[in-house]
Amino acid sequence: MTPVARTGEPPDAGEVAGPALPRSFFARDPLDVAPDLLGRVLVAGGPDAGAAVAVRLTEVEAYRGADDPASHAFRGRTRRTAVMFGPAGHLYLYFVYGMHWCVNVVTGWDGEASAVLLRAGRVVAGADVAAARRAARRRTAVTAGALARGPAALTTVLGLDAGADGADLCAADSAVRLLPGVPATAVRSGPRVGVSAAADRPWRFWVDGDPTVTAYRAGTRAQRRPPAGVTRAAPGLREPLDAVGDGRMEG
DNA sequence: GTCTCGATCGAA
DNA sequence: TCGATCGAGACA
Repeated sequence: MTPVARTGEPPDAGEVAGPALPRSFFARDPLDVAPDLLGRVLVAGGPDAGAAVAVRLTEVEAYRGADDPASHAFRGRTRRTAVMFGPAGHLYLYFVYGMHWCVNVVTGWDGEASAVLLRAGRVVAGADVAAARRAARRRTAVTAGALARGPAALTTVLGLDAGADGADLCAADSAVRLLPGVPATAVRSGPRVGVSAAADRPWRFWVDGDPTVTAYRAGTRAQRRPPAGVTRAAPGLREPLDAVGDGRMEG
């Protein structure tokens, strides 16, 4: 375990301990699991797998399977999405934009293919390792509180990538565990970030007022598909967005 | 096979 | 505001 000195954040030692949450925690509707994940602590690494980094979750998004057009599982089982169709409590990692990894926890029952995307958190242990991992990907320094802000940043800080796809959070010897932490009490919800399908469903959940929560951004495509004969919408012709204030929408 | 686009991030 | 960068998935 790496000390967290000089980061300005308390170590929260009491929360980075205890038994991992059981599979029954994950084997529920993702809309129930998602808000219940806030305040929980995800730990990756440890004595047998290198330096541990722990993150208290502050922002997540629920994705259902067959009835959620925004879900990777919407079009059925593929090699990439196979993990989502399996038992709850496993990690689903996916690669986006040619450079980023994002991490989900599989929820629900076998074959249902629902999951919760882990979007942001606060590093509560292993901050120096976390900072080094972020620094390897950017030129400017990032503040301690923003180390795990954003799904790709969160995944980077925890050292997760393709090798963690399918990992079982509930296995006794797993290098990645989800600890009870202290469940959040002030939870809000709003539309998911960056999705172009089913963009109106308020399936993003976050800890009210937490500075690590990411700003809201609508999906990049204004229309699901351009009209016939038009290959792409002109940049200036997108539908105007509603004002979103500080980026954290009302629930 | 070929093409399009993406559950993002960071620099300009 | 825009470019990076490449795999998945759709389509021919």
